[in-house]
Amino acid sequence: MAQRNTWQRERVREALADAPGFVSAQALHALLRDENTGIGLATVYRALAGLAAQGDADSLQSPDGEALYRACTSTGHHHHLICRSCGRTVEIEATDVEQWAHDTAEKHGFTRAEHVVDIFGVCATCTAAAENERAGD
Amino acid sequence: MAQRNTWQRERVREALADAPGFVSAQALHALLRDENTGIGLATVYRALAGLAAQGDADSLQSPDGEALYRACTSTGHHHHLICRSCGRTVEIEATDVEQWAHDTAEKHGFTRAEHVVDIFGVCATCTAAAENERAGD
DNA sequence: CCCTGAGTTGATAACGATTATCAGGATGCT
DNA sequence: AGCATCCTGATAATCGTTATCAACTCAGGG
Repeated sequence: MAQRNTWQRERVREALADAPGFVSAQALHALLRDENTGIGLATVYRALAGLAAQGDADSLQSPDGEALYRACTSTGHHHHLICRSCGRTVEIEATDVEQWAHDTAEKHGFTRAEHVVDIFGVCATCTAAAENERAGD
Repeated sequence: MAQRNTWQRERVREALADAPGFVSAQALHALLRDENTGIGLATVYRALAGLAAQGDADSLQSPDGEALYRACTSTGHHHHLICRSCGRTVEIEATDVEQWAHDTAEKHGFTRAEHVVDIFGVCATCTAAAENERAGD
């Protein structure tokens, strides 16, 4: 058998599902360690890599070079709208963009085109919170 | 005075302009060290950060977490079509996508939206080269 | 139920990229 | 030329990630 069932893997999967948006492996590890589980950092990385490989998780590079992961409900190809402040994530579809990306690549003679399309912003909640803070200036 | 002119900075700017596409800071440093200049790694990083801050260079995260830089001709906002094989880069405009990104963010209540839109593919030349190689299977 | 074997785990070391530190050197202005 | 300031470069430090390896645990057979 090539894959065994361990509570650690399950735990990572759950924690990932619980997270509102993208989380770093480090954050996930800290989270799990708080719960009581003496789970190891390496294990979290391994579980995450496994989930990503199976398509159960999505990964992207944060602007500061950290790898972020997220449990992905929709199996198909899709993109993300990510709150820069709280990490909340909305899955979005972008048929037009897919088409555009494909066309653009083709127009320039590129093959095997893949694209990275993600929008970072500040969600309504965080925007409101920021406004309140600014009021105190 | 806040900014001084040094041959190191100039050198980095040139090397960046010479590069056909995105290059990592490390690669750039190696390149410059070959030329004869005993330029330091830290200096390359500093120069690169400076160029990026001035908008003379663009930076993005490679899939393996390295920061890549490229001299940017067009000052405005634009995106890239990057050859996964040889690194050649084509600057592309995507007015529609800009609009779409903005609309999508707004629709979900997100503010201060920025987006990452890049297409990775294999350029015509490299595709042809790959075909030739496959012929030898 | 216990034994056995292979996949897993977790602590730590190794690694690669990037940033901070700091003494010495170069630059621009006078 | 003189000087203050900024810059450079070597190194150490930091941070995230991966590899290593002995101990452990899960799954199946006796």
